[in-house]
Amino acid sequence: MSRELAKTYDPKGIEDRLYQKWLDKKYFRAVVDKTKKPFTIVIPPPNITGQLHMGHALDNTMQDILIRFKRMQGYNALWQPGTDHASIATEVRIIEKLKEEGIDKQELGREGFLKRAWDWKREYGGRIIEQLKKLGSSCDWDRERFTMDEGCNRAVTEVFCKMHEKGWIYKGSRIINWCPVCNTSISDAEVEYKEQAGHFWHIKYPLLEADGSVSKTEFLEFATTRPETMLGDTAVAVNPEDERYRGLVGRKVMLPIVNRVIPIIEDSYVDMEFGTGVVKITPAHDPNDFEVGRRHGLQEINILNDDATINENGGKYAGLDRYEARRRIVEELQDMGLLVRIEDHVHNVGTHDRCGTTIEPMIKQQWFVKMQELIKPAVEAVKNGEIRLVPERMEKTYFNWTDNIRDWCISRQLWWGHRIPAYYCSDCGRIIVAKQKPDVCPDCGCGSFTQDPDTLDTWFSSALWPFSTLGWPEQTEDLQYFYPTDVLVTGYDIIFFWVIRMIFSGYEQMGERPFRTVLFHGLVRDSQGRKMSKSLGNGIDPLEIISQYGADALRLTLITGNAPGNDMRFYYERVEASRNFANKVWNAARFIIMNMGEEKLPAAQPEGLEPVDKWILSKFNSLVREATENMEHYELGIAVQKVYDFIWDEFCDWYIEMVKPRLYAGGNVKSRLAALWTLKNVLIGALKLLHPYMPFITEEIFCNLQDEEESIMISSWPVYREELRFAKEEKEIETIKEAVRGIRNARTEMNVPPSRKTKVFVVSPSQEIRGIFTEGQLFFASLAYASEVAVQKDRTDIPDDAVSVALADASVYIPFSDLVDIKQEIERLEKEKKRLQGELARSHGMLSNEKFISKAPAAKIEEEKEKLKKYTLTMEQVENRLQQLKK
RNA sequence: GGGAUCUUAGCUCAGCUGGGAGAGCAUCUGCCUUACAAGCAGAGGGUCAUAGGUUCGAGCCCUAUAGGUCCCACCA
Repeated sequence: MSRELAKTYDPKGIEDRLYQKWLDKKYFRAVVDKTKKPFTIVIPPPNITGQLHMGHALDNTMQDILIRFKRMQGYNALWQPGTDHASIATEVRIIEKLKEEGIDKQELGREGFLKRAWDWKREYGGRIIEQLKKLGSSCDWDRERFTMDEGCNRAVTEVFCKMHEKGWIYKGSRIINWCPVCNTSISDAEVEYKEQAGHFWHIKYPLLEADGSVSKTEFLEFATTRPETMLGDTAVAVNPEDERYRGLVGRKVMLPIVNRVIPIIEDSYVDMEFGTGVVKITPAHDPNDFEVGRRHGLQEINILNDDATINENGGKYAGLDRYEARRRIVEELQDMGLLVRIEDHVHNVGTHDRCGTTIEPMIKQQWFVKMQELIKPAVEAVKNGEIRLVPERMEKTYFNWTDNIRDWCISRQLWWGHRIPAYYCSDCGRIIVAKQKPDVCPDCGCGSFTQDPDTLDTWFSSALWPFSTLGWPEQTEDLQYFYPTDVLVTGYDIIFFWVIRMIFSGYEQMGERPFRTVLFHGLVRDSQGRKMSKSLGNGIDPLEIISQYGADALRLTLITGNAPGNDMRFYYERVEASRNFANKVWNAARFIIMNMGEEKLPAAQPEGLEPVDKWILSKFNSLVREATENMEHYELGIAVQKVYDFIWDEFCDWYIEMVKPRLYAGGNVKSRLAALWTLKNVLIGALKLLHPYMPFITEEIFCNLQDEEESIMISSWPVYREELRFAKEEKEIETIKEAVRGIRNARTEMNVPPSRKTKVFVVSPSQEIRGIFTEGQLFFASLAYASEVAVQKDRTDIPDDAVSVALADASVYIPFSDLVDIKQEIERLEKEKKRLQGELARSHGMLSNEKFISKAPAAKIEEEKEKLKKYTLTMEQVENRLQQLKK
């Protein structure tokens, strides 16, 4: 085996080639195999309108990490991919495009429009899938689904009919949120409240006298932020406890402009403390007023058309836009002397989260899902831990929503989506909900039906995603094997839209949770912490990053230093750091491959491993345990940080350096082989731990480093092995490292140039310590600029003007007769002494504290005693040396 | 109004069940040492927001305060 690797790692070309290989080899494919345990993730389906953004990149990187990890652990890992029709988002985009072509949606008609929509889906639906592949996503693409494909359609119809039969889906006339621009109802979750500067218009309505005439002196004053809604007022309300208005209840007021006589009613909804304690009641255009109206049997007068212009109920204002009407009504009231004053007022206005339009509450016939009962198992599941939210704090957000849940308005006045399976008899108007258009009306025997024109909220179908993608409503083998899924990875921003709805749907339809764990991530923000958005133009395109730095670098950047549920900032310096790490790994491999040459290394652990080999094996062994544990707890950032540190610090900076002399010509063949074997095997192991995070580079190296296995992604995940724990060797090498660091440190402080090699003396009364240094003396030449090393029992032959390094039970001396300033050396040692004094004081304090001794765990006390011993010994060395120098 | 969360090195952030403060970047010094200058060796830099409390011991737990971010509600 002889290969040449480029000096720097260049992901270009490599990534696409490897991805193609994985596809060709069908590594992503997951089919039912009862001999293996399944591990399933369903992708949060991206919109077909979408382009890959950083949020997708993060979301899918996390999923890919988990899937690759589990696959390597031997699970039958299925990552179920697909896309979402995204009803309103897509429809809006298509309308825009049509507009550019000068085509009106209505003119085109439903059928023509849907044809265009499917064209759109064919054209763009695959785009984001291709982009996900660039990221390295190991989805089982043979299973790709779409929320409006045949199977999902069937699932939607099935659920709708079942729930309707159960009475949990109903049609009703209720107040809903209406978007006058998109011309559709929307759910509560889609309303976004935004602060807006507005006004409080203080207005008064005249009371009626007993004889029915309009009083010239008596008025009821109140304030409103939407004066135009007065056109639909059907009452004025006060609090029943309010002394001020005691006498007025039962009397009437004259609604100006429209000249309607309306009653004064009492309702505890009115807050006496707020304003004048009087509220105008517009049941048709305010959710609270709606409730009041229903309680008191008030008339509901709709004053708005669907486009938010005033309708015929607004009399002379009919046809005007809501804001124009507002302006003119205020004017007219002022002319009538009924406008008391105008006050500036900042308030929250409900807007449509898609288009930003101010929504109008309106009473309309819509379809709703009754939530009361449906939500119960979903609440229970999180409460009793059957479904775990990571991080745990998301539970509060979750319960906040479930505790205040209202019925879900699921009908939309849109065309792109699942059409509601409700049919109206043309003769008698009877509603029949059925999977197919009925033949005959059971009431009137008529055979003519029209289907409800509305479609369903896009989240209705995504709520079924975890099981609809596995074949439901058929009881497929896939469904039985892969359901419930294991982890759902998503952003906390769609917990209400999607997560909760999947959970209650899973329990209702499957009788089982849809997933065991929900792993949340945060938002990817720009370098200044702002949300990435089109309008700000601060979005960073992940594909650009991939082409510039590679998918591995992007993935690592998104995962490092990030905890579940936390937002993160994205900037180029971080990507560069990741890219640098990739290059570091690349070069470590290059080094090993260069040194292996044509040699065939033994597969099994060879004889003659040296302490340093055992040290790195032992370190790696611990890493395996820790990193695996972190990953199992979804601490991906911590896990990869540990792998990163191991590879860069321990493996590259220490192990490779320590082993170099053994690799060069003229050495001991057996020792060289042991080193090479260890280098190769530890690197391969580390690559495996790294593979979920950086799939491409690890695969490329893996295939260059060995011939036995064809891919790292189907190789086995390393496991901790007790026989690879070498405590003694670990201690030995750590001692050497400490000495080397001490020497380097002292040299730098004394300004000794690297070119100057010196003799190094190690003095220790302990035979064991002397043994360690004797065995490790070669390291000092390559790592600590030593020309020769003398290990001895006492200070014989050591010149006075030597720099010294104090260790626990040894001192290291580096003589530099002409360079060392004794005064400077004393200062250096005094500094060290001070540091040790601090440590000793702390340690002494703890150990002489009776309460610590009696209450702290024994292991902790033992640990502290060890430290004290070490500090005491080191201090002795420092003090001895100081005494010598001061003589 | 209710709730969540954050405040740790110049910047961006880790810090898992409480047990001697970490990383990356930036800064400074010295090195082109035959894997890597996208590198190597070192250095400086933190009253862990503030004030109390619990504890043998607090960055971590509790209370309050200040400031930031976010979610929910929407008093018209």
